[in-house]
Amino acid sequence: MSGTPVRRQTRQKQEVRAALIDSDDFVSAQDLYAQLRASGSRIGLATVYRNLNEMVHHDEADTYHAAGGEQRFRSCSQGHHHHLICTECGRATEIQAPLEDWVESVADQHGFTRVRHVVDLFGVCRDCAAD
Amino acid sequence: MSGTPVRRQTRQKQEVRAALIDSDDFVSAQDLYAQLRASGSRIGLATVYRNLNEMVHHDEADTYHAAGGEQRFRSCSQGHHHHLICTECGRATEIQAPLEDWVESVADQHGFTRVRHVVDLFGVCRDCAAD
DNA sequence: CTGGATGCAAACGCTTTGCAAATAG
DNA sequence: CTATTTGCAAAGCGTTTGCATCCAG
Repeated sequence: MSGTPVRRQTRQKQEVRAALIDSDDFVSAQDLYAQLRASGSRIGLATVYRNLNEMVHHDEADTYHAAGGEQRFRSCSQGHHHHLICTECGRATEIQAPLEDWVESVADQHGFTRVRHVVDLFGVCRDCAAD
Repeated sequence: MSGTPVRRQTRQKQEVRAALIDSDDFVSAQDLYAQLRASGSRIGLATVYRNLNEMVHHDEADTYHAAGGEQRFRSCSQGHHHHLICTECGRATEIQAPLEDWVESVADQHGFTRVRHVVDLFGVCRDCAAD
């Protein structure tokens, strides 16, 4: 019985990792795929998905599920921030969320480790509320 | 030019609303549909989706996108709480999030109204961390 | 060499849409 | 009456999977 399978280093794996790190914020797998193909890569869409999910599982990437049923990914090394999103026009404002301490205490309390958080606020912005 | 179309009251609409209120927590449209059919309703799946989305748009229901690409709904009148979810086994623990005040202040600060928040923590629970 | 990784296309699951029939007001 | 709502089936979309081929170690 062998333990975890060996993780091989491939050209595609490096491409996905590099492209994700290059992105300043969350990106969809489809976007990443389009971007890679546009820059000449012959990578396949399934491979992008497989590598992104692998990175998530190994804590090398964050992910969350957005509206439209699509999943977005971000390299873990990127700075952490949150969004205030208008449900009418879709505009997103970056906000500060002083939640790190709270998150840690909740995690502790419940015996959880390696905790990530997804915090998003949805509302109606001033402009759209004018209707 | 007529303004917003009249909202007609139908049997199906009432069924969806009632079923949603009956649910103590978030439910998927599929679950709600299955539940309604099981209890004898002849409602269609598309109708369930249409009514749920209508309720969301009219602030009568909350929604968020879960893993697996499915959307979950909850009647707005239900109590608000959050989850701490294990990414390994999927178990979810209900948690208290004292964020109402912070949410309100951020909303104010950016001129947003009718703000809802989605806060979920993901981590690895004690049992799964044992590996 | 050998088993993990890839690319393609087909399969999947959830959600939305087109359209004729039903119906609330 | 007439415009909205419904039910069904088909289409849409993002994601996953089966499988033969490829290639890192």
